[in-house]
Amino acid sequence: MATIEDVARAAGVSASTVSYVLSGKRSISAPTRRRVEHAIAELGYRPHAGARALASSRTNVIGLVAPLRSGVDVAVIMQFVTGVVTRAREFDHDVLLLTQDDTGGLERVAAGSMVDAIVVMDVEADDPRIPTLRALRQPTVLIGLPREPAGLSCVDLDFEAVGRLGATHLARTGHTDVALVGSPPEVMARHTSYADRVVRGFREACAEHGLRGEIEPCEPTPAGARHAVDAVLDRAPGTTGLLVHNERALPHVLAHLAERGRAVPDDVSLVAVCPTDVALAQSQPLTSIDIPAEVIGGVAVEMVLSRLRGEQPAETRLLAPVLTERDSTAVHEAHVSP
DNA sequence: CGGTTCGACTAGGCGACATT
DNA sequence: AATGTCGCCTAGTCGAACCG
Repeated sequence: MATIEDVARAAGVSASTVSYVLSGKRSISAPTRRRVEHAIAELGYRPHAGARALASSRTNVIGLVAPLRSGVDVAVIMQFVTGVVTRAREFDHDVLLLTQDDTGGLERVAAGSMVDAIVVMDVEADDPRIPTLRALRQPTVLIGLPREPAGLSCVDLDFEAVGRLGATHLARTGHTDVALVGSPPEVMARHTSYADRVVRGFREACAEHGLRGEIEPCEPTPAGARHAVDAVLDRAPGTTGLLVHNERALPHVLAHLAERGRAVPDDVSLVAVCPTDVALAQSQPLTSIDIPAEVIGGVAVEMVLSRLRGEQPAETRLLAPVLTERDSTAVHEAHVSP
């Protein structure tokens, strides 16, 4: 294996010059740079990551804690992961993936200086990992919003605004009886931050617009969707507007509405909260509030690296939701007077 | 061990001013 | 007017300290 000394010797310069060619941190004359680059190519030189970490106290690795467990949608998780990895590569960093179930993994990786910074996904309102994260010497960014975010950097879609936007859109289009078909019961019970916030925003907007607003958790299965839709329609048969925040249940909700003879959008308007590609992949293109997972993952990396450079104090960034109208919503005209 | 970083050194360019 | 030289600045490079 060629070392930086071998490259320096071949190029007729010192090791530090090779280092500066590689990092670009100081200017190097064009002829010298060419000789060094030629030697690097000739020898097939790759810097030794361990030695580099030793000298610079930087690993150029970001730790990512991802929730690969029941009740979460792996496809959506992967969109976040893609956003994180892609953006990290743009900043010349690699990503070390940790799963949520790997208790102690966070401390092991952080205390062992295996990573420069950490991104944590799927944060709960009172996440038990938060004291640990606060104590780490590496900067941390949470994807999600804990109840007490002071001192921590957080980024997320503004899910409270999502709940509000969904209900408000239905109110504005004439619906008075609406329902939120939400996350799976276990996600709700865990007080996963985003699920709570959607519910809160939805309730607020219903109160503000005088809507009757049912809230029903939903298992992401055909039976779960059937059960949730039935529960809503049993309690509130006049429901004409649905906000569905559960993308695996989406196709089953649509199917069961059809089974019950409720046409979308003529009888029931449906607003989905999901990534755009999911909204477009259903039996009809759905009006949706996008979950820009890749964007959020990318923003998390930017935030954590800027904190690493000491540029940014801890901050919370909530991305404003955007609703796109498609074929699953219509103006409700039940109360039009003759 | 194999890197990175910082301070120091050198060469060369440039303007101001003095000398021929 | 042409030439010399002084001081200062910058770009490019190196050596040594340092990392656990």
